[in-house]
Order: sequence, then structure tokens, then C-alpha cells
Amino acid sequence: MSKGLTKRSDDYSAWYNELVKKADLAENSDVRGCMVIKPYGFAIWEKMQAEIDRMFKATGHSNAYFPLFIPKSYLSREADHVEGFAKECAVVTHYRLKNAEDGSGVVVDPNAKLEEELIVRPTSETVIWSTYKRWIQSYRDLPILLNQWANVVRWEMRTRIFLRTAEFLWQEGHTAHATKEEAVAETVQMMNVYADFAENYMAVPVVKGTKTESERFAGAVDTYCIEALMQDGKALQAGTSHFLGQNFAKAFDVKYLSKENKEELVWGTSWGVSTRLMGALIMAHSDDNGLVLPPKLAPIQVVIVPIYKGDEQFAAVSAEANKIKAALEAAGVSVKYDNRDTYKPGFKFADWELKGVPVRLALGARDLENGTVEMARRDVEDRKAAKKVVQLTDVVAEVQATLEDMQNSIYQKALSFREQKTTKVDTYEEFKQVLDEQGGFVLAYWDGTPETEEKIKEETKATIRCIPLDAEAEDGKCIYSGEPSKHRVVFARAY
RNA sequence: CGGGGUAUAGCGCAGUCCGGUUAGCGUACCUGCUUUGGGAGCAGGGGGUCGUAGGUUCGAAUCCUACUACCCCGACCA
Repeated sequence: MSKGLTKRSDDYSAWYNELVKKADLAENSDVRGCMVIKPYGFAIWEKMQAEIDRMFKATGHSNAYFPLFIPKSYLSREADHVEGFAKECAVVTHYRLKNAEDGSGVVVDPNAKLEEELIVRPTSETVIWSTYKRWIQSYRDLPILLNQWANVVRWEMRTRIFLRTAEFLWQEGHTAHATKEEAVAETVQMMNVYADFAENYMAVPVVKGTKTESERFAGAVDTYCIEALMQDGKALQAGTSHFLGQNFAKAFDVKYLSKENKEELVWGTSWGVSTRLMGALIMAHSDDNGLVLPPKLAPIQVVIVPIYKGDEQFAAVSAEANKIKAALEAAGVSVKYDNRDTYKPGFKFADWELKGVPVRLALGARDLENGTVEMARRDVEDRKAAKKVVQLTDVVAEVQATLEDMQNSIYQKALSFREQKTTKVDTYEEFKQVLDEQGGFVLAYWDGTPETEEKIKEETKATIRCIPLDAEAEDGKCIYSGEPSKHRVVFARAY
């Protein structure tokens, strides 16, 4: 643990990378583009998983598991899908190694070539729909509402820990329905589940919307998404939910007999969020002292740091600290008593701040005399202002109230940041100026053509993040072409 | 795939131009003592095929050649 974190204002990107490593969340592995998620980082992911999983089950979904490998031919069954993923697929060509003749180690055994190569899944639509074909004959077999927690591989050119890694963890929901209406409703429902999770657990406000044709998922008819704004003014796609129409049903010949004894193609959806959410969580709230975690997702909600001179004081402080710990745990709060004798209090303060523990209680001889404890909340960056002395008798109530208030106030802070960084513009000049000077979401009219979208992207590096669902219908002119436009879309530079 | 760069202790780096005792610094690690209300101090200690393979030389981290890996910029990125 070394001192000091690069300040966000000096180099946001360096700040992020250092924070991820110093807070013990994850590190780069020996395999290019792949990360090792460390216990503390994984504990946060597990908290996220648990909540999302609960939400899926509450909306009628079940978990299942499909294979890591996909026969190469499956991928090409859906034309847009293969087009979108072909360039970033890892391919398994052989199934055996042998000792090298020169003794230099093992080499691929050329005699063990696979008849058909296997793709390491970049996403599982194809294996799953080839399975659904066997499972679905009648309208009585529908709907199928499944989710799987899995790892996927996308061989990205440039990777960034949590935000874009070659291998990542995610969940992918895959549902099959008898009607279009039902499938669309499912797609929208899952987008809303994601938005609910982002806002009420991660404390990250999001914009809900649909993707333009060029940003749409490969093989989807429509892609719904939630878009979040990071502290450096760049957008991050936090989750997507796709209405697949009958595209995969056609590709894999998945049909059912309706009540009227008519053969119909099945309608599909797929939706996912990944370990990228960890990146969103880190970048949305953290400060120059380290990570700031919303209480609902913090693996440790309260840390107690003892301050003492000599064994006698240590014993007395520990006795009181353990009482506080027990009382808080009885109230459903997760607590760590940091009784390491090998580090000094100042080190521990800095260390737990770096790790984003929401509330810290410091307990020393002085407190024992006064019947008090010093409480510090992590969401206040100024270290003095974050502290408050509370009576021991009130500690459980104070902590609970503070945790609740923090969850709220972190969200409000992120929300007002986003509002402040959301700008309506009406000219291309203004558009470019806002992007360069303050970034954020820029609301502007667009003529609806991929050509204009592409030109704007080339010239400004800004993309259309989404066509917001709550956009008011108002007539305007496209900032680029001047053609008529019915409503504003959200532009931003993005991760 | 194009352009640029790097490779020396767990991590971060100096030394390389101009070859020459035992390869050094910060941090981390280990031991001891003193410390403990904001990242402790002192003393001692362990840790290196100097990316790999050749070559030049009495002598190579340093010069030459080839290779490999990684990083940055570009292209690419549901």
C-alpha cells in the first residue's frame, strides 16, 4: 500500500487505474486484456449479483447454464450477428498438446485438429436458440424466461480494467415468447430492472432509451439501454436489453404451434449487464481519497478502528468495540473491527478510505472516558467535515441513519452532477464547444440518418448514446444537416 | 496492421550515450527496539539468469544482430 492517489483533475484515467489497484479491487493478469478480480472487488460484484439475481427471480426468471464453446457454424446462422462479433472471437482449433521434440516444452499436437472449430462465446444467443429449437413445439412451452451467469470473451483491441476486458463476467437473459407484444414488454421490463438497480443500489442515475441502428446489438431489432455519466463527463453504457424480433427464431428454425394450430416463429429477447458495472460504480462516486461505495453495495459498511497505548488500553477499547460491533450486526449492519496491531490508526484511516467503507468509527481511551465514539462518513471528501462525535448509546441509530442518508446523498450528488452536465444545443458550433469545454450529455436534434451520425462521430468523437424514452416531441432541425427532426437525442463521448 | 516507445528485485525507477571493482535508489518485505487521535522513527537484514538467443571484446546491463513480450498513438470496439 503506497501513499497518494493521482488526483482526478490531474489525470482522470491514471486516477482510475491506480484506484482499482490500490483499493484491492482487481489487477491486470499475465494474459493480455484479462483481469484478476481480487477478493475485495469480487465481494462488491457478489453484492451486485445477489441483488440483480433477486430482481430477476422476482420477475419470473430462472437461472440455467449453457456451454462456453459454440460451434463455428452456429455463429454464422444470423448474418448481422456474425458480422458484429466475428472480428473479436477467440477460436479453439485443437484439443491436445504434446511434448516438443526439442524438449522446449509443449506444443499443439497437429494431429488433434478439431473437425469444426469452436468459438469461445462472445455472447450466447446462438447456443441458446439452437437449444430452444428442441425445447419449443407448442404455445404451451412458452414463454421461456432464462438467465445465465457466465464469463464471455471478446478479443478487444484495447482493454481497460472492468470497463472493457477481453474476458468478463456477466449475466445474459434469453427469453422466448409467443407474441411480439410480450417480447417487447419483456425487453422494456428488463431495461427497467437495470435502471432500478443502477439508481437504487448503485446510486447511479441513468438515462433510459433506445439505440440508433448503427449502435444496435448485432442481430437485434431494437436495443434498449441505460446510459450513465461519469465524473470526467464521458458516458458509459451500463446495461442493454434487446428485442430480437424473430431473427434468431428464423436463424435456428424455432417455431411453435399456436392454439389455432398454426405454425409461428418465436419472438425473442436478450439482456445483460457485466463487470463493467464495477467500473461505473467506481467512476461515478469515488474521490481523490479513494473509493466511495454506496452503503447497499459495500461489503463492509462500518469499520471500527481502535486507538490505544499499551495492552491494557487495547483490551479496554476492544471490549467496547466488540460490543458496538455486536449491536450493529444485530441491526443488520456489516461491521469490521480492525484490530491489527501492526498498523497505526492513521494508516488504517487512509486504507479504509481508499477502500470506500461508508462509515468509520474511531474509538480510543478518550472516548471510553466520555462515553463517545468518533464517526466519519466516507461521502464527505473533506476529512474534518466528515467527522462527528456521537454518544455510545446512540451509535446504532446514528450509523443506521447515516448509512441511509449516504445512499441517498450519493445518488443526489451524482444526479445533480449529471443535470449540470446535460446541455441542450441547437447549432453544431455550440455542440462542439460544449463537448470540448465541459463534456457530458448533449441534447441535440438529429435527422435520423446513419450518415449524419457517422459524420458527427468522425468529426467530434461523440456518439448518439440513445434516443431517450422520455423525449418530448418537439420539432427542430438537425444540428448537422439542417433537416427536420422530431426530437432531441443524447450525444456524448463515451467509454 | 501502420507510427512511436519500453523491458534491470514484488511494484516503481536510475545506471546504457562514453564497456571496467561487490548493479544502485524509492517503496514493499523480514528482525529488533521505541511508537499508536491522520499514511511512524531508528538500526540491521533478505531478495537480481539486467526480456530471450547469438555475436564483438581480456571484460557486456552497457556495443552489434535477430527474436519475443508489453505499453502509448492511430485503425477497430454489442
